[in-house]
Amino acid sequence: MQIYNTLTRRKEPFTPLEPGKVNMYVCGMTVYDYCHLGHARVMVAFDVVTRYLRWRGYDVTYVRNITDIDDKILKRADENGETIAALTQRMIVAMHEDEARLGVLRPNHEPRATGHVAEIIAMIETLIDKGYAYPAENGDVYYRVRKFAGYGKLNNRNLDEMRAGARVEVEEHKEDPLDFVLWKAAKPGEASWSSPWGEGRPGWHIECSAMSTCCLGDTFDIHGGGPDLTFPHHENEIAQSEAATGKTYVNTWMHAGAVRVNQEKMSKSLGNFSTIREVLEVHDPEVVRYLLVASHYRSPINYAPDALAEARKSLERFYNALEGVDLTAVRALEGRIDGRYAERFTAAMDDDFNTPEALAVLFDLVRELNRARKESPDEAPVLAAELRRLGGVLGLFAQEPQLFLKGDQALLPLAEDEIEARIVQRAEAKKAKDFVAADTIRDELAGLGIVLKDSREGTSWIFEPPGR
RNA sequence: GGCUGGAUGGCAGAGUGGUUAUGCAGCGGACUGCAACUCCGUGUACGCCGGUUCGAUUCCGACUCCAGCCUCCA
Repeated sequence: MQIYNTLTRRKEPFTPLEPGKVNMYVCGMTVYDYCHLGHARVMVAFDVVTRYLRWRGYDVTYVRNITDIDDKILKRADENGETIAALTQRMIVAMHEDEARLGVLRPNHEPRATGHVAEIIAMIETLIDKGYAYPAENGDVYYRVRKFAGYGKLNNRNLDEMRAGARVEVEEHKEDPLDFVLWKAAKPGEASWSSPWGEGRPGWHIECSAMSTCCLGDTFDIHGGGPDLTFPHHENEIAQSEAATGKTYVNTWMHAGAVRVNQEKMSKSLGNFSTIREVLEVHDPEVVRYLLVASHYRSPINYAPDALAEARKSLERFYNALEGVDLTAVRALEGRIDGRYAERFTAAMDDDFNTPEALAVLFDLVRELNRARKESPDEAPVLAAELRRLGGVLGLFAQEPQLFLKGDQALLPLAEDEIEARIVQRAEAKKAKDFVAADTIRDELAGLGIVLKDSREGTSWIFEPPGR
C-alpha cells in the first residue's frame, strides 16, 4: 500500500519499521472548549487509517495526546471561574462522548501534557546540553532554530524567507526572532511546575515531542494531525526530537484536509465553527461520519446543511439495501461470494486510503445486492454480509437498518404505534379499493416526513425530517 | 511576498495519456391501484492559453481564480 507523505509531497510505499507493527501518533485536542467539525475530520480520518491498517493485519498502536495546560485553558478556566482540572476534565469527557457517537475508536493511549512534565523537562535539558536550546533571563527556555540544519524541511521553507515574512512581535529575550519557546516561566499565581529554570510550564511544541517519543520511541511510522499544524507545530517537533535523539523522528507525515464554511477554514479564531454536539442534535452521527468519509481525507470539504442532507440520502441507499435481509444464515452460505468486491475495496484503500473510491465499490455491491434480492434470494444475505463487513472497515453500516431509516425518535412528530395504526388503516382502505382514503393517509404522513414503502412483506417507513 | 494544495457534468466527488467512476438530482422505461423502495436505460464534464504526442481532462510551461500555512488554531 502507499500513503501520501507531507514531508516528500508524494505518495510512497508504506513499510513500517517493524514488520506487522504500526506506531502512529496524532496531535489531539487542546481541551478548553467543545470539539468542532474540524476536529471531527481529524478524528474520523485517523480512525479510518487505524481501522484499515488493523484490517490489513497490522498491529497498530495509536497514540493521540491531550493538551491540558496552555494559555487558552488558563484564560478560559479563569473566565468560567472553575479550576483548570475541572475545565479540562469536563472537556475530555465531552470529547470522548462526541467521538464515541461518531463511531471513532479510542486511541490506545491518550497521554496528557500534565502527566509528562518530567519527560518534557528531561528533553529540554538534553537540548540545552547539545546547544539547541538556551534559558533566557526571564525564565523562559527557547529553541535555537538556526542551530538545527533541517529546520523548514517539512514545509519547504528556509529561515531567511520566513524572517522576511514574519509578522510576529519580537520577544526581546530571544536570540533570534524565529526561536520558539520550550518552557514558559510562570506569572505569579499561574499553575506551574518546578524546573531547573524556575517555576513554569511546558511550551506546546515540546509536549508532542516528549509524549510521542515516550510512548512510541525515538522513531515511529506515522505522525498525523490537522492541516494547520504543519507549521510551525510539526516543524518544531522535528527540530526538537531530531536534535535531541539524533535520529529520524517520523517516517510518514499525514495531514487531513480542512473543513470549510463558505470557502473559509472553519476555526476557532474565525468563529465560524459548528461543534460536533450541535450538529448531532439535528443529524444522525453516522450521516456526519459518512460526509467525512465520502471525500478523500486530504481534500478540503465545504460544510453546508445541504451536504448533510445529501449524505443522508446516500446512506439511505445502503440501508434500504440492507433492510430486511436476514443475516443469521450467512455462515452456512460462506464461500458463495468471490473476493472481487473485497479486492477492489482493498485496492482503493491501499491507494492512500481512497475512501470515495472504496464507497463506489460498495455502491456497486449494493446494486448487485438489490438485484439478488429479487432474482436470487439465496445470494442476498451473503452480499449483505459482505457489504456490512467492508463497510465496517470504514466504521459504517453498523446500525439496524430500521433504526437508521426511522431516524431520530425524539424528532418524530407521531408516536410509532400511531404510525403503525395509520398503516393498518391504509391497508384496510386499500383492501376495500378505497384508494382515495389510502392515499390521503400516505400523503398526511409524507407531510410529516414519514415516507411509506410497500413491499411483499408489508409496509415499512422511513423518516426524513423536513428541516434536514 | 514566500511555501503548499486545488480548479472535473445541475450538485457532491474519484480517477485516467485513447474505452462506464460513484452518489444525489433530472429524463425515458419496468414494477406498483398510484407512489415510495428497486431494476433497466439515459449525460461527448474535465478553468484559460500554448507545448509534447498519432491522440491530453490526464504530461510540461505560462496565465486566471480559489483555499491553506508563514501568529494560537484540527
